[in-house]
Amino acid sequence: MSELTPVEVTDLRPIRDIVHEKLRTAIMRGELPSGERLFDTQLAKQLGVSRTPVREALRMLEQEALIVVTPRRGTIVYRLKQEDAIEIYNIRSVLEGLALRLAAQNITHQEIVQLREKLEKMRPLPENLAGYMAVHVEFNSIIIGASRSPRIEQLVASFASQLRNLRGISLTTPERQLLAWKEHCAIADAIESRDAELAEMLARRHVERAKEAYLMQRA
Amino acid sequence: MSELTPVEVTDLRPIRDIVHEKLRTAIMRGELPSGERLFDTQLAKQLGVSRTPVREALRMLEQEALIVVTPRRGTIVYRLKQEDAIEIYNIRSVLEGLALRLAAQNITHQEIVQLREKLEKMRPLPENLAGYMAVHVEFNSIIIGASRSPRIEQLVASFASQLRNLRGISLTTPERQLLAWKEHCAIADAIESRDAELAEMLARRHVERAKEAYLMQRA
DNA sequence: ATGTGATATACTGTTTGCAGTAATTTCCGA
DNA sequence: TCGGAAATTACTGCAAACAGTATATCACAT
Repeated sequence: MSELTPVEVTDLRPIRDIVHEKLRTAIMRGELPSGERLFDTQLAKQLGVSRTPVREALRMLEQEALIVVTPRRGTIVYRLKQEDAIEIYNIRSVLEGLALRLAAQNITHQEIVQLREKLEKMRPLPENLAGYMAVHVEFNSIIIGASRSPRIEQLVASFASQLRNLRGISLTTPERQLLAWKEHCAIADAIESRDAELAEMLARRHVERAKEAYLMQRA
Repeated sequence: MSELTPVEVTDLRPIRDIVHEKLRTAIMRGELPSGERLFDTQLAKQLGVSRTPVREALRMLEQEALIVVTPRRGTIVYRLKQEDAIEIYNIRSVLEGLALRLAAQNITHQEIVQLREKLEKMRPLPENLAGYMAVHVEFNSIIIGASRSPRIEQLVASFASQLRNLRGISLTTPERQLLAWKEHCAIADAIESRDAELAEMLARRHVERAKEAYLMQRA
């Protein structure tokens, strides 16, 4: 009787959540480009639902700063400016630093093994950008998850995704990509040796480099 | 359920925003205690509006993690656990560190003068907790504002407010209060001398101390 | 008394409709 | 042809009604 876990009442998710997710990914993929005006009535028609769940989804997106709502005027997809990108990189830098400091303390041996596997997978993909990015995402989520801090996880995911639809993501040159890989190796080493301070420092520097690479491209 | 006064339709802000703010402050003040169930129909009646704006407000609060919504089940005010508090302190630590690093770079001379004024105001309030806290909030908002980073500002405000309704906020003992004051002086000095690294370090240590003081109280 | 099933109630999720305001178009005069 | 006022359109904000499901109540059997 003691160890019965509650059932997952996923049932059918409310329409508002489905709409929220749909719009969210559409925005991040750039299918709804920056500056695009959104009409709840139009979205409702397109999605085949009524306006209410659409409006509730818009409230969520508004809270995530993915859209900007001007009362009685309308709603547009937020247009990320360079200063926004800098801000986000700054925040990611310290948050991922924190995440890695905690991860170095909390990561399990098994997770370290997984980490090494991902690293090996990434090594032979010097040119295959898409493949590299996919593994990279897995690598990151293992580490961030090892921080055992859902709030950090959520924040990092949120901010990282906001940059996703930014044109010109860092890993353009092979040199940069190799450098990034080496940085990841160093981070894995630091975590494995439980050096929290070093892991934090490396993570911060890593994001800082990504920021600079981004700024280079549009200088 | 406590006393929620009906909304005044100012015509300027949408009702949903008024409701959002009302609920938000009610939660933070503890008037809507942790674990309290919220019924949109009931809230709508109390506030004298329809369910629609209430529900939109709930979606915003949900996104802020102030409430927890279980679809088809109901809504409760999120009950902050100790691990949540630790998480929030950790995040505040690095975010305020970042804020102060930026502030040291961007603060104006005039803002430094204001900072000094606030510090002087805080000095003669060794026992007047309420007064001290009020000035303290102003002091902080000047510094955080000087980071010139709206996202950081919003995040810090959000996380700080989540801790507000936590029982036993740090400054209980006079010694702790004096220590905090000295820490603030050191921070102001660091900012004034434009030492970004030092300011960041001090800010992080400051929040770290607050965390430890909080943990002490419930040990 | 206790557990089980049926009924009733209450709340959430969604749709629909109505009011008000901003935007757009149309039409008129210069 | 252009500017501006009036009319029209279209969208947002809010309310209320409707549908379905979870919860509570109660009757009844054991």
